[in-house]
Amino acid sequence: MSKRDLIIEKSIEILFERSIASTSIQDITNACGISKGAFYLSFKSKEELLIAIFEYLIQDMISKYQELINLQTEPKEKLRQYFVLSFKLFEKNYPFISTHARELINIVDKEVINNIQTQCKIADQITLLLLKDIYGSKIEESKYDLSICIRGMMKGYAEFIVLQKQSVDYYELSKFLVNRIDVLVHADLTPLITKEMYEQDPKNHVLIKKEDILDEITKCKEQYIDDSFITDTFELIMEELQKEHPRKAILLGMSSNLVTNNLNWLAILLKQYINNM
Amino acid sequence: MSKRDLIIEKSIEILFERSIASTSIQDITNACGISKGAFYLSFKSKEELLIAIFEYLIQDMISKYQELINLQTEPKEKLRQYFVLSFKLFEKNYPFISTHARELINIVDKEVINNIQTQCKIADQITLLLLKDIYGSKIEESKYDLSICIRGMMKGYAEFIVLQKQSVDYYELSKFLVNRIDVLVHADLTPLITKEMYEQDPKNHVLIKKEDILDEITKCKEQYIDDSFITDTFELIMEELQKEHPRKAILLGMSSNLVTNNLNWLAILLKQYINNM
DNA sequence: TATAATAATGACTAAAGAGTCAAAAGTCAA
DNA sequence: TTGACTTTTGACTCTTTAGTCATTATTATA
Repeated sequence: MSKRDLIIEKSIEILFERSIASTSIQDITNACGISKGAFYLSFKSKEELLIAIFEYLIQDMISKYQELINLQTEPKEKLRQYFVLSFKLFEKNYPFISTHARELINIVDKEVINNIQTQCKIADQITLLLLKDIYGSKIEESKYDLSICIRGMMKGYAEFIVLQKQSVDYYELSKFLVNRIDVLVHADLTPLITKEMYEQDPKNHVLIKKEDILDEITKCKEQYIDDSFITDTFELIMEELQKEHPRKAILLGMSSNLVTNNLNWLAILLKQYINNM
Repeated sequence: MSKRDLIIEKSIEILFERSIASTSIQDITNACGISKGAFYLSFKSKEELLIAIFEYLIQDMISKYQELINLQTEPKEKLRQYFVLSFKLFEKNYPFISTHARELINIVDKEVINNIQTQCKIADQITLLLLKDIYGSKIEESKYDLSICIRGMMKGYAEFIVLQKQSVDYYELSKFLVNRIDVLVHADLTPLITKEMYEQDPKNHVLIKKEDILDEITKCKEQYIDDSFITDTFELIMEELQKEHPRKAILLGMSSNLVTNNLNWLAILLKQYINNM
């Protein structure tokens, strides 16, 4: 492990139960077994460490959700797996993020904060996607309320588990939650949160840029170097995106190519991009 | 307003968006327009201020919930009012408590923390009480799950409202939540959280002491000085509680006297005490 | 008005922590 | 083994802040 990562991980450990301001660099370097000077070889300042920690946690979260999305599983089972993963992430990352978010706001500049917030919304985006896979157009109107309630219930149980130090079987809990959602969906209540209300905040309406897709392809490419079908698909997408007026037909076709090869995450990015074209 | 209260209120304002450690006494006294010395006339230390702030917020919360409980309203409407109040309190007090709770733990000693945590559980206790009033024994088994889900959904919406700076009609939202709860109750799902799990943490099982009831009576007494029925009831409760073996019959009878006079809060304390006798 | 009592001030002390840098320790090719 | 190089160290500086206390301002009382 690099010294940088060591510092990040030890800091997360320490900051789990202390505030940023009340934790000195000395505390951190003591925990790492390194000197104060060594810290400043990896990080320019305390501020830089904080940003790095947030990026580290968010990256961890996103990559795990990506893996989940790329699994080939029946939609409801995927929702259950999503809950299980979310509970694990809540346990590991959420206390840190929620406790220190406010403090971070005072330390680092607005653009960094905005970036972090947008990335944090990824979990909600995924909730919406999974719900759509299961219930289709039936929940078109009520999906925002559902997403809020689901996230709330998840947090409710997560908090209960953490505070009571209860060991609850996450899979059982997830099955239970899926049942509750079923009940709520079939009750078909008049929704309260409309699309307009939900998307008023641009952070809830992630805008995928050309570069995001190209980056993602570059990341995946190597893995599929021997599969000419996939490399061709990648090639076609890249070509089409370079054009001034990319054709929806090509991109959508390629996106279903991706889905059949379990590159769901990339497919989602592409679909989002098409929607906003 | 006393200087002490001025300092507490200004501190809450400032600490809404800063951490405790990064806020100096000087910052606080500047905001109050007083000198540093004046601060130390009201508080022995920064630590004492923090404890005072938490006590202030919790007292505010409890007294408002008490008022609500003492209202004479149809149970479902009371649940709606409970939601409206909770949303207001979330908006006002919750961000402070959740952000600074962890930091407080490092500063003040365990006993103080424990005390604060127990008082914070009051909202959950009230949820359970109100649910019992509406649905009776039907939810005996599932009430713990319901309470967790309800709290979660409330928090979900509260967070949405705060983050999006949306102005949502709290009463409409509360009606919506009550409908959702109806749906969940009537679906009659197998519960996940059992009484044993819930009460494992003694904080979820508030033990009312003789003194709590006597204190509460002393507080109410003055208000009812002209009503001989109520003063007699008070007198009888106090007499009975002083005995080595207070008789349940008397106490339960007096508790229903209290309910008929809208002294619901005191009645609840008394019933809880009887239950644990 | 004069005096005593109380309240408020802010310069001061001592402690702690962020960030620096000259010197020490370690590495490795010749 | 040497010595040119990199990495690591921790004592040091400078800043900030909790808490004190001699002094000043205000109020109450005679």
